Amino acid sequence: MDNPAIARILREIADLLEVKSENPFKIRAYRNGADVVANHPHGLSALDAAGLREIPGIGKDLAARIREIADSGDAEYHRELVAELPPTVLDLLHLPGVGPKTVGTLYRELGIRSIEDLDAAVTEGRIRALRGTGVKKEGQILKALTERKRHAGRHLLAETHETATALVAYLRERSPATGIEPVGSLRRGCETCGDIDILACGGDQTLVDAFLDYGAVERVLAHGDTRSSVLLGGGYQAGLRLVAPESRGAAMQYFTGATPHNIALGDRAVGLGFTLNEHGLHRLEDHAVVAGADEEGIYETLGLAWVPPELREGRGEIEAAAARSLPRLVERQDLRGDLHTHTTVTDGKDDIAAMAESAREAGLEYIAITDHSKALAMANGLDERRALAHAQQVRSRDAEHGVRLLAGIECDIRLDGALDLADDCLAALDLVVASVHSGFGQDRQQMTERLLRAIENPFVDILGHPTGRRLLKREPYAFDVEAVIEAAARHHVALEINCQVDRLDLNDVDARLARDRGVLLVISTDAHSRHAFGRLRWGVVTARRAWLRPEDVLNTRPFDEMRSSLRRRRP
DNA sequence: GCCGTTTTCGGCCCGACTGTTTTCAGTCG
Repeated sequence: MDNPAIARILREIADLLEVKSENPFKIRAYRNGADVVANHPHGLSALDAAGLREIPGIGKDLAARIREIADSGDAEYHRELVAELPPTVLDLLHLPGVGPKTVGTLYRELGIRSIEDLDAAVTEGRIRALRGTGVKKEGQILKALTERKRHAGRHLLAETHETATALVAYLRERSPATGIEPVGSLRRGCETCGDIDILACGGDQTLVDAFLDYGAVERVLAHGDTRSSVLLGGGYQAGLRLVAPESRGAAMQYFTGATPHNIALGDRAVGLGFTLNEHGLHRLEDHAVVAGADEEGIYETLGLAWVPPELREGRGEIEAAAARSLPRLVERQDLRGDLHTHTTVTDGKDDIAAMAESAREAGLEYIAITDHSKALAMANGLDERRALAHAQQVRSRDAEHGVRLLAGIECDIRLDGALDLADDCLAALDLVVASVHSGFGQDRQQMTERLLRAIENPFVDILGHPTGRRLLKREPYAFDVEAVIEAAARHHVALEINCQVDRLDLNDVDARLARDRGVLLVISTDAHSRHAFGRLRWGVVTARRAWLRPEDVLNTRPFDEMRSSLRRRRP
């Protein structure tokens, strides 16, 4: 058993205990234990109970459970809980507005064990009859169920990548001579992905057999000579397609481009006397193959520069490729810093030193420590006094770990758009990220005015996760995106592309619009632990999909240049 | 359930909002 698998069971124990309304601190202990296990750098199944107990957050009981899971694949305690409460009820927890108490009530009172049960109960009007729920709650649940159906079968980019990478590594090991590449939405870096599409160039039936034989396969959906697809654990659908080597580029192109891109490319081919399909680019008059072995050849023959996969959405990239004016897209290596991170002083898992050290290892030159402000009480948010004391701590460690530090804050934007900390406190800090963490239900006008007021505050440097969305979970709050972008441009406030894998907020479309209107973007991790710097890559992918160049992104700049552009608004 | 101890028990992450109440329970961040 690897760490993530052990962590999953611990987390499920925590969720089940929560539905049972057990001691909240016990629940937290399991949840924390799961985090510790998931983030531990070494495989924990190699440790004995005594070794496990030396890890902070793991005590006598958790050490025993981890040992048991590592040895047998499960824990008796977990099995007992599952016998009491079907684990499918935990799916209900993911619905916004439905928490552990509601799940417990739904199960006990109405015997609801799954999303499907809940759907039926809502339709039959049985929910509103429950004590403590009424018409509004019913409407909320109905909306959540509808949203969920819309998201069915989709997965976060980062998680899809992880699943696909494991599968591709397995296939490459089985068939080292075959070119095996993921294509489709994953290659384009879409924020969520449906299927995992994999091309195998030069592979044969033994590779297909290996694919069908892959450990995570739950069901074979189709099995043909050149194309097979399976359902993987976790609800992923994966397809493998065998391609002749001479068609590799054509297939890569065909199965990567979004439909509008492929249509535009096909039209262009016809206009130039060719036809384009997954096998190659052919001359119309005699069907001779003119390109197909590599993507560059296809684009070049069509008079186009090679188009980076992230841009193949049919959003003007063909025209730009024809005019040789595709942007030099930002890359991970261009990033010199991270302007949104947390520490143990609020709800982070690691202290200033550990964060700085990890940032250096990730190749960063600077980071801003931006812990929460007091409105986020649950995160132990900082009031003015603590914020200033923390800033002093941060500054005292500046450059100590080979990384420059900025003493910042992630300051809550209150319901009326006022900032959570006094101006003189904000003025004493190096960097202010302003974010919404409450009152998501405000109407469009209220929320727009709220954000505009925050942007007008002269101490605000960056608007954090500007739309508040959680991918596959929560829609963005209602507000006038264009008005906020215009205001950000006017007041020189940068907009964040938050790298949390379920945020990627701003998204590609809005970030591109912002750049076009003269707004600077920032790619930040919003790290709550030292392990989070790796997810910068997902922010970079989003930025690339937004056509951003290095100069459009604030944190590609050297430290001094970045700093001087921050402070220009201050009175 | 973990931790720390002044060691075997008490503290641990709180406050606002929403919807359902009509004095509060549940959810969220």
